[in-house]
Amino acid sequence: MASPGPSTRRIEMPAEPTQAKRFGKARTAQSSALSEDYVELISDLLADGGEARPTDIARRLGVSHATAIKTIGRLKREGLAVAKPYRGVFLTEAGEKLAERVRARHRVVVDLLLAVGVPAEAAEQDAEGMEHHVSDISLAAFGRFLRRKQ
Amino acid sequence: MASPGPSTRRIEMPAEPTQAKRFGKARTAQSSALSEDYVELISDLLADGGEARPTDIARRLGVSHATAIKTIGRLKREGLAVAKPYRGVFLTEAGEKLAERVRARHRVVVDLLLAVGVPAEAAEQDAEGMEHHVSDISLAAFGRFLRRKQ
DNA sequence: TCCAAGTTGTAGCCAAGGCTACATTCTGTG
DNA sequence: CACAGAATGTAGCCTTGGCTACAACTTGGA
Repeated sequence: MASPGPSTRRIEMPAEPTQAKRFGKARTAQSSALSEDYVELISDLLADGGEARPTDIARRLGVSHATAIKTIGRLKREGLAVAKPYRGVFLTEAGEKLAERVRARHRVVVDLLLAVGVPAEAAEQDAEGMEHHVSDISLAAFGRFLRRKQ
Repeated sequence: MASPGPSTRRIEMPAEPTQAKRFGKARTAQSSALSEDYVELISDLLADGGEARPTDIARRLGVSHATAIKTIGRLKREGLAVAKPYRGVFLTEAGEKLAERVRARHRVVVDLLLAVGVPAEAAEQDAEGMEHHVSDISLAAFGRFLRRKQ
């Protein structure tokens, strides 16, 4: 099990409020992750084929079309996307800007992983989840690191 | 908005099933993240003060005690923790083993961030969210990279 | 000793993000 | 030009991870 007696080994722990804030931020990041994924995907589909249809989005995300449509509704409420029934999904100015930021961050994260020796497939896979937790500060550091390495 | 006409610029997109699998895995990783955070924290509290009380756990995570207790119940169902009413929380063999793995991974991720130039506070913050998405393959690569740099 | 205050546990609510099942609308082809 | 099949949309359900409010238990100090 685990140390039953009084504390033997000691461990460095962050102060309580510090730690709470960290976990809180991680939770927040998680809740914006979905919007970010959708917006980036929609932007890619638009750029790639000129249209983003709910069914394509659903298939790409590995999710039922009903789920995709529900989430697209949320994007509309958040002012990131627009869509008229049966007419495909498009991004607002804000949505396109977010997509651009997300895409750039994705690229940097993948590049960083590759630069430290992660194989390509794993880099793409892990970046998908990690990117949502990379702060601007870290992102900037990644950029500097990559430029330094050429 | 976004390219209204037929596709002008083209973008490299992964094959549909590949992309779906990536997003799916990212979703899966997310659902184990909570257990991992709890188990690591419980292990730290046990090592640090000899006991892990629900209220402490809740405060550390920045969450209500009711939420913490509910989640501890899940850990029990998953065979990661044991707890008798009013007697604090302990980890099973499996829980302790998971905690150890999670802690090690956390350390490596923070070290990697530091090594590429992320300032300490941001490294701790970002690692909190990122770590749950780092595959064993990437983890190994991180380790090699860190050793190479000394 | 005993009781007030803190801790722990329970109940019930909510929103998010999944799903299936069914209804509606489009559209390409015979 | 009609209609079958695909795409889209809607309804309703489930689980998870939050919350507040209240109830029950423990325990240190007066």
